Amino acid sequence: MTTLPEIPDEDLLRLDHQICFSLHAASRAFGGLYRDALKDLGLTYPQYLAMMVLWEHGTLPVKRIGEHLRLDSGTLSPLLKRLEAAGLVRRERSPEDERSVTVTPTEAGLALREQALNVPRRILAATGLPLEDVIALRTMLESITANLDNEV
Amino acid sequence: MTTLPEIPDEDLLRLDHQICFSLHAASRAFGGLYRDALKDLGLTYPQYLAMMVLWEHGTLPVKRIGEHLRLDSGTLSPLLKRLEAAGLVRRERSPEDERSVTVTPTEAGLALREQALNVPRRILAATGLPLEDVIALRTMLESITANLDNEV
DNA sequence: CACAATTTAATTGCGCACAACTGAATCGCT
DNA sequence: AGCGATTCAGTTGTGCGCAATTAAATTGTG
Repeated sequence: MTTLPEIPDEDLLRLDHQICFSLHAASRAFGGLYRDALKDLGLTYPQYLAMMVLWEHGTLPVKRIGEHLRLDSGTLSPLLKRLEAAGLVRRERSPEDERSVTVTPTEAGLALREQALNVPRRILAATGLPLEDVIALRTMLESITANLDNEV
Repeated sequence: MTTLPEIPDEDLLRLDHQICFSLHAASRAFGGLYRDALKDLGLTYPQYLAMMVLWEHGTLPVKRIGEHLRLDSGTLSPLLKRLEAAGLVRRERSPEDERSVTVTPTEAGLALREQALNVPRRILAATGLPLEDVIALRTMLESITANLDNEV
């Protein structure tokens, strides 16, 4: 609130362009870096994020994975099918609630975590920023995301 | 360089997850906000970015637009076709270099800029961050993107 | 208990991002 | 001038993200 109302629309339009584009571009630049780093693991970046959640929490219903990743079943269903086809997870309907599908990492899925351990150091190094800056960035981004989600 | 090599792989994996996911999520959260704000203009967020470039620079070849947006023809060709179909731009092969296609905003495309002027203030307000923080964020993101692009 | 409302995954359709490739025009080198 | 290398836009194929819809199971309410 009170975002300096004296700035002209023209300048704000340009600033908006710069900020939102920079976020868009940074996100895609990271994606490209991950694409390379994850090629050996046979994972895409979103698949890697999903495996991360499963490595941390073990078996989870699709719904919970979606909450962690801020994704709905429209995105997750095909993604998890691909992970299943790759032999990294098992998907099975929950016995106590037949609506729910639980996802569990397989042996191969768990083993993949070992190969993933050396990925982050490469990525963080490539940012060219000191660790504390990167952590500050994360904090700011999380704050923005929380605000934007509540805004709707 | 010198990114505190004493941090264990395990923690780094978790940190990596948090940082890169937060970037991914923030980018998508912005996208969602723009989707709403741009619905009246009939533009998607990437289309809005392309129009921004054209509003600022006037006529440009596809190549130059791609440099500004960090996008290749595989993404831009269909996107610009849609803008053309919407009557917002004209696309014509350059007479002096038949390989190149120049893109020019039409009257309707230029007029759309007026409607876009009030979009950024809404977006920036929704971030819930003071302007100087948002500008600092932009600077950090640009620095990261530049580093990541050079890394490859 | 019956039945409407809600929850959960999955599917469909559209647009974007990117890799790999094609085809045409231009450039550069000899 | 000739011709291989490069540049540029476009196309194809794959995967992601999201809105809208569908189908089935569960919950809540009268």
